[in-house]
Amino acid sequence: MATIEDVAKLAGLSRTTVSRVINDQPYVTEEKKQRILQAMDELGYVPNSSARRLRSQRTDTIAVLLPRITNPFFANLIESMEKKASQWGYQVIVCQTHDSEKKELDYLQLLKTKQVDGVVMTSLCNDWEVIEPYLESGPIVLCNEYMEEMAVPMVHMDHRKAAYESTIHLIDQGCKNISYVSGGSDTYLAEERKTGFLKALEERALPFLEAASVDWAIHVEDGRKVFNHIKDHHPIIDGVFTGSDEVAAGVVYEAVQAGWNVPDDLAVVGFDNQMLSLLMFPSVTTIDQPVAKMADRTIEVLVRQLMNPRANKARRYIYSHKLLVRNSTLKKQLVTNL
Amino acid sequence: MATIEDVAKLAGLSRTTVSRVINDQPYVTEEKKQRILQAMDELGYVPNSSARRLRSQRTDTIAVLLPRITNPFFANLIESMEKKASQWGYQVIVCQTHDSEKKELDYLQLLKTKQVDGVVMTSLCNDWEVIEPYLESGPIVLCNEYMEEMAVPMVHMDHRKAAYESTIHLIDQGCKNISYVSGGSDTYLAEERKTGFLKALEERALPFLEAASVDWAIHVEDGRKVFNHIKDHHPIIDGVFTGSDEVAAGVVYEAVQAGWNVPDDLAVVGFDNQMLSLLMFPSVTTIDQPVAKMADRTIEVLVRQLMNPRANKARRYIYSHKLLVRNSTLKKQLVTNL
DNA sequence: TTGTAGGCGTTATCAC
DNA sequence: GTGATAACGCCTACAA
Repeated sequence: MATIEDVAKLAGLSRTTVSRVINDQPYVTEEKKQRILQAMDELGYVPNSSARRLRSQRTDTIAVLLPRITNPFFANLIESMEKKASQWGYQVIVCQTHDSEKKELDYLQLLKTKQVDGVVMTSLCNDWEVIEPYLESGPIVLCNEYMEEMAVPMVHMDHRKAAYESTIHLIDQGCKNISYVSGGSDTYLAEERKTGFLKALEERALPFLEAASVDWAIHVEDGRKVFNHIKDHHPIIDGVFTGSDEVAAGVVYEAVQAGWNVPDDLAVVGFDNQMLSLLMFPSVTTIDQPVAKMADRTIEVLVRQLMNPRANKARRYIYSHKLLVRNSTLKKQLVTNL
Repeated sequence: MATIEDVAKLAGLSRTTVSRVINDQPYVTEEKKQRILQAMDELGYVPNSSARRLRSQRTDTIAVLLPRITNPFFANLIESMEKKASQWGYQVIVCQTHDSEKKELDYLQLLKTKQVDGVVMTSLCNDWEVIEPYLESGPIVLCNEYMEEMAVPMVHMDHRKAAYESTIHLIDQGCKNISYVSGGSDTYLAEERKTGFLKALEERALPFLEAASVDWAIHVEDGRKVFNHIKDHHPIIDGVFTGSDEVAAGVVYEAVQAGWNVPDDLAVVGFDNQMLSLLMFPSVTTIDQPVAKMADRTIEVLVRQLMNPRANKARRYIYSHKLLVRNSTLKKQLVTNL
């Protein structure tokens, strides 16, 4: 492997001059520059990135923590973040926590060990007190996940409002017995959604049917189980709120299989506007998040903080959702599949 | 940021001894070891990974190149690879090429610049002649994508056979005019599929309807366009072969919307057995790939080569698929939605 | 405009 | 068992 020294020798110049050429710095005669470029070419020289990192104390790399990349919401987030980051000259590394507190901390270690310059967290497993100390090692930006009053930038939607709206929509469609189906994480975000859901019930003077609710549903499979649970134990349920299009799809699928009429027997709302929700039959009402915008903003905020470490650390960027009404909730009306 | 030197000073010992403790090497008295561990703890010391990398010439990192992470097939692949790699103490970095030759080469640069120890390629944009030289910088393993006779390990399915089988299945169901819908990449893999498709037609003495075929379909949206194309210009088509569940889903969706009967008017097969294909109505016949097995094997082969650079470089690992027959192809028969 | 030299934090080698 | 010391490859004052 050729080093800068080899190039310098071959070109008959010093390491310094070669380094200047590598880094596009001024004060190099065009002629010598050419000589060096040729030497680099001849030797197939490429700068060793570990050495550069060690020397410059920068990695030009950002870690993005997320639960699992197979969740299309996070896949889309990464997709956009990576695009944006590369525009700024940053690499993105994908870190799947699989909802494990330990893994989350392991990945935050990347910040300490200087393998990355900054971190984006899209979910939170550990308590904030545990995470906060890592801020000493580099900036962290929250995207999607959020909390009250923290000294880090946060980019997110108002999940309370989103949940409120879709619940109101269910009620408007005539649902009286709504089951609340969630994934069981006890994050602030989950809490927000539940708050919004409960607020809607309260406003319309409907009871919260805790027994008929579920807090362990994450995947399509779980959604199917949820439906069977409802059918067998709580057939009174006529509406389902879920925090995930996958789960909603599972519920709808199984309900249809069982001969239930969706939405007339059971109306279902999802979350995230994944392709799936549109393609299901019937198509599933859901909440559209401005994923690309949030991703872009997140990277922008992080990069800005990387460039200017004493930037305002506490700003919040709140994006608005869109309730997409589809056939899984349009009761007793003649509609075309959107 | 504390360095090894700081720890050494605080413990009243030398860097060497500290280094020994860090790396679990013998020849350190238990007592001094404890002193050092305490010092590390006190200073919040963590080894600087750039320095280690520079010194050891290893990164313990593997790059996985793929077209786009939003494609569930690749997301699943990454999911498994990461799990396996971490068991071996390797990190995985996800590199999206977006089918760009330039990006693919940019990422292969990681190998040259020593940012990663090895590379997995799951798709191929550039010609092999362009990629081959990078082998000098470190091992490359192909997963999913493959070619004839190359000096790198390859882990993949027999796509020719898979395509052959699903085409035969279409024909067995009574299809006489089958449209071949692909994504237009001219990789060996795509060629293999087409070969299998053509072989089936030939065996059953059916013509290849080139005019009614399409080579630009990748996403759900494309699938919808494909259907409309067929409806408007080639209504004679009664079967569609696609190399992607997304495209198949788009075709099925649009066909149902247009009032066609799937499968009786139009039978459709997909590829990859994504959740989508099961949940669609009607559910979509598809090819199941042993994703996790291929991913595991790929990482194993790569790691083995990393540990023993002169291992057999040319081995092939071929996995078998499974044709999952579902309702999108079961013509004129009474079946339940699987 | 170019070169010299020191150090980023670690580990391997070799003495003691 | 332990500790100097010399790299790993690069960048950057500072000198020339």
